[in-house]
Amino acid sequence: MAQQTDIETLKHQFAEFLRRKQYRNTPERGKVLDRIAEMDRHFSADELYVTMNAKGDRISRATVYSTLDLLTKCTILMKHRFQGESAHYELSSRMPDHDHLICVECGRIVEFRERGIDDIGERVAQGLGMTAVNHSLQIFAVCPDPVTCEHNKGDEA
Amino acid sequence: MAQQTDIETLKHQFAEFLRRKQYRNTPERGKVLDRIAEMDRHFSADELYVTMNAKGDRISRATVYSTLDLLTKCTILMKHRFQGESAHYELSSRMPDHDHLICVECGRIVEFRERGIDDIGERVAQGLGMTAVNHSLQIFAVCPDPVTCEHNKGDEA
DNA sequence: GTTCTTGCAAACCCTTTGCACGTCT
DNA sequence: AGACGTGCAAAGGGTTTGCAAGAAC
Repeated sequence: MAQQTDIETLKHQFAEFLRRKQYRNTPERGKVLDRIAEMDRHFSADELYVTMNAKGDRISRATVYSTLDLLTKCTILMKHRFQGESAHYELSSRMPDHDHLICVECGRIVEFRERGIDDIGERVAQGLGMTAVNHSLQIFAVCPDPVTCEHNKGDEA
Repeated sequence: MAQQTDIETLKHQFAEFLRRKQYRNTPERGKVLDRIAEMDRHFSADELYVTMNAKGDRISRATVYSTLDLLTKCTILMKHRFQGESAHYELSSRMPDHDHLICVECGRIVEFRERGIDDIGERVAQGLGMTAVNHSLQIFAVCPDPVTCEHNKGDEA
């Protein structure tokens, strides 16, 4: 729906990657991508595993982890590591080039989009003779007043 | 040596934080900060634990973890979560506002400094009625030619 | 004296791995 | 047929926790 890239394009991209790398195109791998496309938000490997089994897919954690890894390698997925949490994934095409602001008080995560960050990445990479693939920017911030931050953990600096 | 902020200033800042928060100023907490100041590089909690015990400090992992947490809360330390690795820490004052470029082929991490990233953070935070504390930007990049990347894991997309 | 901190070991969570069975090519 | 992928459960590594003893206030 709010999808920039439709599922067919993604499936084709994934199939092409698998073929090129001589990985096998199994129904499990296809199903994982289908379910991810239905989610349209951040998710952890375990959330996906639970969701899939709840929807009737019979799939193991091992396969979920391994497929997420493949999808990340071919840049269909973006993998995030927020502080203290397990790895979270999302479709790169869902909201291209967005980043995250994290409240250090309550842990709330706000997505935002800001031009120019990718340009910085490309400039830096080129300076090292490399090519930028993508980036992850996390801005840590606080509410001006603890009261404003309703989920305050009582740990503010 | 290449220190922007000397150890006495940091110790004072930490003591002040502890007092204000009504945490106790213990010799273990002071020692952790001392040893970190001596390292002047990224380190993991376990590396610090091993280093300290090797140098004759008797300290437990639990105390190391808990002190790192306090030092991160008062922004003396910056905590990084690189892909697939355990948390790494470094003094915020060691190299202010620097970021990291990570080779997705070999995992090599290059530190760089680029003006303007903090400004972006402040602008975004202010737009949300918040105050930026710091940020973490990771740029993922590849070598143009696999051969260039000597530590290539053989997994390139 | 009370409350917080430490140290130790066990528990915990997320992720990876070994192996037997199944399946893609 | 052969190599690779899957599922299961167990192992693994990093981090947190419960509890008794000790230290800061």
